[in-house]
Amino acid sequence: MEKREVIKMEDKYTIGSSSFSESISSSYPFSAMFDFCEGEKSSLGFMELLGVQDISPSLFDFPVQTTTSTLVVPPLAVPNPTSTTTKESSEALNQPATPNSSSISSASSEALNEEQTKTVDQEEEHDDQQNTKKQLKAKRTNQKRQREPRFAFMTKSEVDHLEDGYRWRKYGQKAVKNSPFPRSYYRCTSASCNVKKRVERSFSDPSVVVTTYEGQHIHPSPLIPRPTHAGAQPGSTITSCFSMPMPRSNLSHYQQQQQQVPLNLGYQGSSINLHERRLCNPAGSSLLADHGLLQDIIPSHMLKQE
DNA sequence: CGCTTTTGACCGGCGC
DNA sequence: GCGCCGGTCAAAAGCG
Repeated sequence: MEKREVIKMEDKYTIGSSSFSESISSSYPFSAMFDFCEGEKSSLGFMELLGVQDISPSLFDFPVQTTTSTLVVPPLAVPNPTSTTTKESSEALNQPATPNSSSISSASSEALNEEQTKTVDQEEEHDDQQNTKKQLKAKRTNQKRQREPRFAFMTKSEVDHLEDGYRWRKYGQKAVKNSPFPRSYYRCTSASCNVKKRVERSFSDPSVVVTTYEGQHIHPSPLIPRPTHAGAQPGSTITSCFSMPMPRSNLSHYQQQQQQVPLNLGYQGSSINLHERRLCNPAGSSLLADHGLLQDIIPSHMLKQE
């Protein structure tokens, strides 16, 4: 029997004067999960945390530190005032006026390669292409690429891309040096949301998936409606803020991906799988919807704040 | 048809 | 300056 393990969290970034670990917790439930389980792992006994040394240093180019964030956090859909929105808007301004401009240009450049004689129109198009490239270059050089706050966690899983409640679009894949496993790059599909994530398998332990998030979502999860009860207000409880939304329609697929691993939840005294727990959870639908994976790992009484 | 994935090209940063 | 590497772009292909 394999456990679904969230093995490690790391985050050590600072946004302005506030600790990044505090702000990132609102978007990434695993942060809270780690906080909880680090202190409670001995008593819970269902989560195994690996030490920092178990992660190849080459995997991360940012400091590694166990989060010490508090669990009072802002609501999910709060734009990060320091970076995300400003960066997005500035990039949007530099985008070509029409989405087709680049493809038109490239098509014309191919034509230029084939034909020795250039028409005036073609030259203009070629100039457009060069201008576009210049703009792109200027965009990249002017604003020295500002790194979004990032954190990573490791999950023991059969599948690389773990369902986390958000929709992602893959925009790249690269071979990782000294690793047989490629690294995939994903971007949040939501408009104006600049969150990215990298997914790669640990070459030291192929069963471990390393997911690195960059940035913060500025919108709620699109895959599951989030109840707007009072708990979703700023400074609210863990119950409302930390969730790993799991669409019920995807649950069976997800369970397949996760080998339908039963979770041994000591507080319930028996091993039951995710689906059964959701169906049998007496706490009601709002709790079901709100906790997602988190509720599968953290006992409900721990999720409630006095 | 719209969205996602694939994949080669390209770019910037960095070390030598 | 050069080469390597990580990250991103974007056209083409794939898919429902």
